[in-house]
Amino acid sequence: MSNDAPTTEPERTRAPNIRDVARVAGVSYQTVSRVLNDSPSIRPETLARVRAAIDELGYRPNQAARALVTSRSRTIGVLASQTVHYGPATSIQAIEVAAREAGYRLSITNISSGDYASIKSGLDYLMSQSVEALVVIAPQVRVFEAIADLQVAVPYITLESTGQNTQHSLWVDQVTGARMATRHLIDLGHEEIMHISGPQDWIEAEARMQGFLRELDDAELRTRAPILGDWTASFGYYAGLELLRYRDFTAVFCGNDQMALGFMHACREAGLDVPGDISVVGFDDIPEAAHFAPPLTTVRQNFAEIGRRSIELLLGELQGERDLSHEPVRPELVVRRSTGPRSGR
Amino acid sequence: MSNDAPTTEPERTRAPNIRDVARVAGVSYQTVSRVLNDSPSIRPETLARVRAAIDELGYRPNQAARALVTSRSRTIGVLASQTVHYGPATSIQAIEVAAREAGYRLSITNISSGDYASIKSGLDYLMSQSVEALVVIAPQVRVFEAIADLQVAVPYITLESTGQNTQHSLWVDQVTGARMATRHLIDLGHEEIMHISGPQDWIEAEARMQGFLRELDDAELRTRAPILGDWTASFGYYAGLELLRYRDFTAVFCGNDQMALGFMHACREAGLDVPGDISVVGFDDIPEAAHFAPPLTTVRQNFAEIGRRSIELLLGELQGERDLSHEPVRPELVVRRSTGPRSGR
DNA sequence: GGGATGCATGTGTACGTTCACACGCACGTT
DNA sequence: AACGTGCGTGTGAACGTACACATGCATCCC
Repeated sequence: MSNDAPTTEPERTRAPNIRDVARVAGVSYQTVSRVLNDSPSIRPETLARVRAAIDELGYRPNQAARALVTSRSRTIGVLASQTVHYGPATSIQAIEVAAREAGYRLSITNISSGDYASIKSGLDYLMSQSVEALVVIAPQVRVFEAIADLQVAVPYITLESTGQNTQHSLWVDQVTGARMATRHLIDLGHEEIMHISGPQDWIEAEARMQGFLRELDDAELRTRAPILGDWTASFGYYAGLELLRYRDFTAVFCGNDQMALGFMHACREAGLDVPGDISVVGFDDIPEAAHFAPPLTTVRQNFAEIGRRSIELLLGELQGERDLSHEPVRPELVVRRSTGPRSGR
Repeated sequence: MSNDAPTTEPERTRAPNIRDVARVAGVSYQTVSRVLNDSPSIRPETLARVRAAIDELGYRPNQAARALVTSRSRTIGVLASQTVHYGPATSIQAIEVAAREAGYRLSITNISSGDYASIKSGLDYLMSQSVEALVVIAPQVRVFEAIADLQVAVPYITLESTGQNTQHSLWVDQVTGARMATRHLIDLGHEEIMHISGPQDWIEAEARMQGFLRELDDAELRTRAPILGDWTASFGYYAGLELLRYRDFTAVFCGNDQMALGFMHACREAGLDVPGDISVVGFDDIPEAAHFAPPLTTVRQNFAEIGRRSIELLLGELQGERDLSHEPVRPELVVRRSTGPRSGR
């Protein structure tokens, strides 16, 4: 190929620089920097010239360089454990939108299992990206341990959990939600109520169980050991098949909607009517719950709300606000057709 | 406050440096750099000393500095439109894991609506982070336009779509899946089959519709205009209520499982039996589908697989492989109880 | 009218890392 | 003995930006 321009090579294709922009606009690079950072004292005419140069060159600020010099990554880390689930997914989406609006980007990492090593390595991975803040949507109990161990120095907040650590937690009040669900069943006359819970190492599963037990206790009803499930519809189904062999209860409070779905499936197979023979309550109010057979009575959580608020809180803390008071979001009981008065037997 | 140490301040808490490590280990900073980058020619003894210094100081490489000098962000961008849905969420999770294993991190951005401006701004946001590659899980038709307009210069791939652009697409073969579902209904003797489709601007909705229509055509059965839905269970429900007023069909192929759920809900309310009166097929095989009432016949897609493969392909392209041949992933028909032979009327 | 003040802009430096190159040394070969 | 070769290590740049400071000029006030 002809290559007969040995003097001023037209430069290899390199992304345009702040200095390139300055040259085109006929100003110093610092002035360009000021434009980029919305400095107040810029002559309108200069501003226009710089803007034009930026457009002409298709210039984009180099985030890495910016991060290096400011030592601010503008990244918020998210440690999640089950991003496929409706709740976490909804929260994360809200977080992403809120973060982006505030000029932050997200770095999400999934932990496959809830064991300590896994949590720690996920956290470690995020810290290595020097995130400025941390949202944890992995409601395993060991998370707090790991955060302490790794000496996480950035503001952090855990979602969908509950517990002692109110300073760093934001959650829908699971205990109250569980009590509302249980109360609803009691009000309908049920006295023998089962609970199919989530996995024991999930803080929220634990909280729902606590709410359930306390409400039963307050009503002076017999409490029985909850079944420990894994959140899946399949588990609800198989647990149901097993439980219905005895059928020494008239109502079930399930730890989430999926397990309730599986349980109702088992009821159908056993020839039992919901709510005629057995009342079922779920938790979460996933969009599908209204169309289950029958439509499911459940406890609605505003996942998007806590997502948004977590970012709000973290950004506040990054700006030095010390007052991080916040109240748990109240859940809401949604009564549909899967619950009814206790049948006379 | 007392501030009486004007000489050598013990330094503000600053993250340890590659030079700090070098000083502690008694080597040059370049040697430390070599250790970090697994350079082969390092004396084992030196290696050990450096490693020890790294641990002692709790040193972490500064990604921003690294990105700046190498001009590699080690980030893969994900443009997603519905991260709450089961399919995208599953793919993204697989992508995240695969990317992390390869030393890449993810930057995910959600586009709320499918309009062109929204897609473009999402893409723009990702490009401003100088991602090295791009995965698009926003199966709107306009995505290709936007990619061309923005002159995206990095390898990219779109998921869950189909179409002409095989070089940059990876998908479960939606057309074949839809044909399988339709064929199944035809084999059961159904001749009047409805289709409730996804939104028209989703490539995959379009593909499923095409598969449906082609299969009917091949069987020389009457085709009718599909209903354009929005993927939600609620839509399926209301569409069902409407359609069942006429009931001039004996089977329905729904664009996804959620709409199928809603449709079956409508059937129950109308006093119709599934599959006795009407057969229903879904698409996706979400984990809940097996526990619907009745358990749903549907087309399974391996979302995780395409997620993994997308990263594989992109990494290959980043390493200069030009042979990006890949075949669509085959879907799988899962026959459950929501379909049955056409009832004699 | 001279100093203080404000605005608009420019100059040096630092952030933490990797790359290209140079160096000293112990080999083996001629 | 002189030479190239490989290994292990060190030195000087450069990446693109923001911050601290300096500069020139107009304005203001007493």
